Amino acid sequence: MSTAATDEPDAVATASGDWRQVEPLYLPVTLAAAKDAFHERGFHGTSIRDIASRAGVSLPTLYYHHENKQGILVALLEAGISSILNRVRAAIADGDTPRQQLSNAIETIVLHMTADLQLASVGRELRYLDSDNPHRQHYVGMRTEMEDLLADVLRRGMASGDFQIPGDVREVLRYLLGACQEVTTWYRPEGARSPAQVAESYAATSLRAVGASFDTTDHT
Amino acid sequence: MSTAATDEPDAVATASGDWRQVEPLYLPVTLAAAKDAFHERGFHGTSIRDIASRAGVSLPTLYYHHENKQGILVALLEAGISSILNRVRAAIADGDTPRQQLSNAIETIVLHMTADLQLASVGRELRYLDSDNPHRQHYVGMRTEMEDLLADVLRRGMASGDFQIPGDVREVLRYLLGACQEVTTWYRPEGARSPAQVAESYAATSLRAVGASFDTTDHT
Amino acid sequence: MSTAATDEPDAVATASGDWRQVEPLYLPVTLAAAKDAFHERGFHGTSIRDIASRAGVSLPTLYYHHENKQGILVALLEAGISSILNRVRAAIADGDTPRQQLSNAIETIVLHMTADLQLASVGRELRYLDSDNPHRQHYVGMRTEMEDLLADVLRRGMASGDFQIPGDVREVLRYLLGACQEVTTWYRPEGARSPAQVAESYAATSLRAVGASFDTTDHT
Amino acid sequence: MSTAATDEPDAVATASGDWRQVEPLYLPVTLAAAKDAFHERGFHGTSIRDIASRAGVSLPTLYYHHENKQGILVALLEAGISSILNRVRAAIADGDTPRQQLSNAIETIVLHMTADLQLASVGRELRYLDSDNPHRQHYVGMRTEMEDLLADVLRRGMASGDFQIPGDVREVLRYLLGACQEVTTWYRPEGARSPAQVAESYAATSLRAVGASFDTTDHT
DNA sequence: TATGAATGAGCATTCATTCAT
DNA sequence: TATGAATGAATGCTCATTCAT
Repeated sequence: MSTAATDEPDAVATASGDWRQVEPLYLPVTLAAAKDAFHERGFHGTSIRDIASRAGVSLPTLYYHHENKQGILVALLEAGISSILNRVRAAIADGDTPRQQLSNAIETIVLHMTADLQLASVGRELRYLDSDNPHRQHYVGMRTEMEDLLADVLRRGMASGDFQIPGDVREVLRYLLGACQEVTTWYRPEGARSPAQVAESYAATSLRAVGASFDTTDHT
Repeated sequence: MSTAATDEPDAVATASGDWRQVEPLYLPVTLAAAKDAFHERGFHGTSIRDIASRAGVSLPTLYYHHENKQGILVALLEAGISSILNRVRAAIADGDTPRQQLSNAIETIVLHMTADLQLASVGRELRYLDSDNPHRQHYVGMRTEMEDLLADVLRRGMASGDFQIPGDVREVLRYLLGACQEVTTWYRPEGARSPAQVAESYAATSLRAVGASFDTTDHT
Repeated sequence: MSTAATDEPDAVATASGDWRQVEPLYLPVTLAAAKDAFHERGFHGTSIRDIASRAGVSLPTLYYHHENKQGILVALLEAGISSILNRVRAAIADGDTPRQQLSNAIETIVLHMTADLQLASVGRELRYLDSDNPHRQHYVGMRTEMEDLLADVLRRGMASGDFQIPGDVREVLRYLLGACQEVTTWYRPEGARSPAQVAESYAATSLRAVGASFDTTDHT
Repeated sequence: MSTAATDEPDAVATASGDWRQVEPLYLPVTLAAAKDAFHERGFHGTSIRDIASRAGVSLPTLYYHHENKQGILVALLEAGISSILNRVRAAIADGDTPRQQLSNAIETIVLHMTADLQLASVGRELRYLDSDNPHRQHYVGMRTEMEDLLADVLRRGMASGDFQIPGDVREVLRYLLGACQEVTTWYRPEGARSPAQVAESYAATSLRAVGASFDTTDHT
């Protein structure tokens, strides 16, 4: 009752392998409304009435679908994190070398951000999920899993000599993911750059950031 | 009356040249309280009563010193951006080559983030400043000035051959600044890494990200 | 949702023809409470909490039924003006000569004042309705309509020779209506004079004020 | 400390005999500010800060001159009522017959209203003077004195046969004074009619209202 | 005289949430 | 499923008033 896919069983599932998807995720109307509202006004700046009226449903109807305001946030957070986790898994599976895997992963992460800015930016509102909310662990677990997948790529790249990272690998990973996360704050779909362009540029910059040597053959 | 330095005339001024400062900025008690509250709960999640009681003052006293809640946000945003702008100016002035200048700049930005996580994270709440608030322009102007300073460093580095950036320079700059901004979401002062360590590591990663060749002499 | 007749569809309608009615208008409980409060303390002197507690409802319930404090004032103003407009229409229709029509009209106006002092006195609070409030025009339009009806009676009385008004007819009308409006400031139901007595006395004085000759047959 | 004439001993005194005065009363700056504010927003709609800022003085300065907000209201009410009482006394003394005396009295009352709409309209705010305020009695006493003067004129006019009032004399007096009081709600100095014109027209209508016979020689 | 700074109490309004139907 | 109607608690903000200087 408080999961993302109330109305449509598999509404939020991303087909695995489809990691270059650039379309927004399909979400039930209430979640789509909440996503937009949270993006524009933040969790605390959004009222439950905002959401209901955007969605065109009554307040009790909203409560029928979601336990409470936090439940809506949970549903969105889970929709976002599971989508990106699936994407990253597929992107890594689709690469043969650490270099290609990292490039693919950064690309799909940035595509995730640009494809659905609203949903991606909801990730920031995790701070407002009560720390004793049981779904929080689940979310954090998925995010950690994604980070571990990437950390593994970095470590294997170091081992193979593809990457040259003098300091703390985990801190560099934070650097890369931070850069990607911030895309939601400046990217505008109506702007000059397409999602694919940004994604490729970010992948290239990330490769340089981990010291991937330049002579190596291309990653596309 | 709505500026940051109500109680102490020069409270928020950072001594120029002091760009390796790792101490939090001094702020009047009401702003210090607001800074902590906004960091923990966000702008909309913080009530004016939260701020007043943290500051140990009454509600009307708070309003005597600040026009309204947005005015408090403005004061904090301006304190933060002017501090970082001063730091970046000094850091660039203190370097002889684009390479050293970029390294210094990233270092001071990360030190700014780690020295006062609370203040630095308030930058994110800019979204909640009414778009017709006259102070918004001022803030954005200062931020743009800082970005221009860094873009100039990047361009000069490209011209001199120090940096190798295949794509859009401005987008790479966004990448770097994004990575730095996100420091506030994961850094904890009680953790293993000191501000100086993180700052240096981020500077090094940033140099790699802009393709600064490794044989060049060090930047420390 | 912001009209006078929330609870009972036709709550505020006055049966036309019933222009000698001396009973207060029926109003939903929240409006009845507001009417009394506004009468006693004025619009600005009345708090929304006063109204809610007089009505025995919670604050949010009050807001469920009325947009805001101004909306409550609007509902009362419209209830009053439409009642008096209907009364005046009926009173004039019920008279054969200008003399009888004016007498009837003044009588019903004074009866309106004495029948529901509280409601009638709310008319004074029109000044506190925001000048850009769309309902203001509607109210003023109805009031003007009533004044036009009376001005017409006066003009016809002049033409027929029933009335002798040397100066500006409109100014004399203001004189008459001013005298009637002020009834709400001194009349007390527990006093010596009945509504009917005051109404007749005011009608007679008004006839004299417009120079209606005394030999004509009576109007009662 | 709470009377009208704090700054200037005789500031609010009207020279007796000058009952055709059409200039606003001189008032100290704080009272002039309060008068305008009360006129525009009413007593409860006006804040003490409104008054101070209109007057260009600080809040504590305002409190130095007046005990509190009610004290300001008292000062204005007394300024108004004593002015009108003096005028009415002089106007009656200046007439030889009841007819002329009533005409003069109505004229001066209307001139009082039009000469200083703001001050005259403050009379309505008497309702908001605490019923246990000692100044209230004084005010009401003066107003009663004025009404008694007029009632006496009416009675003498009845005795002499000048006036023909079938019903309650006191009620007719209320009628006349009501009409005059309401002048403040519609009169605008920038309008077509001069104060003198309105005053004469109201005097004539009042004479008719009390049944003063038409063949008698003029009252001007 | 004058005022900068302070405050307890109150303001209109909205919040997330619930319940009877 | 769906909703009209309700509410306790909180929101941002202002009130009249005071006091130390």
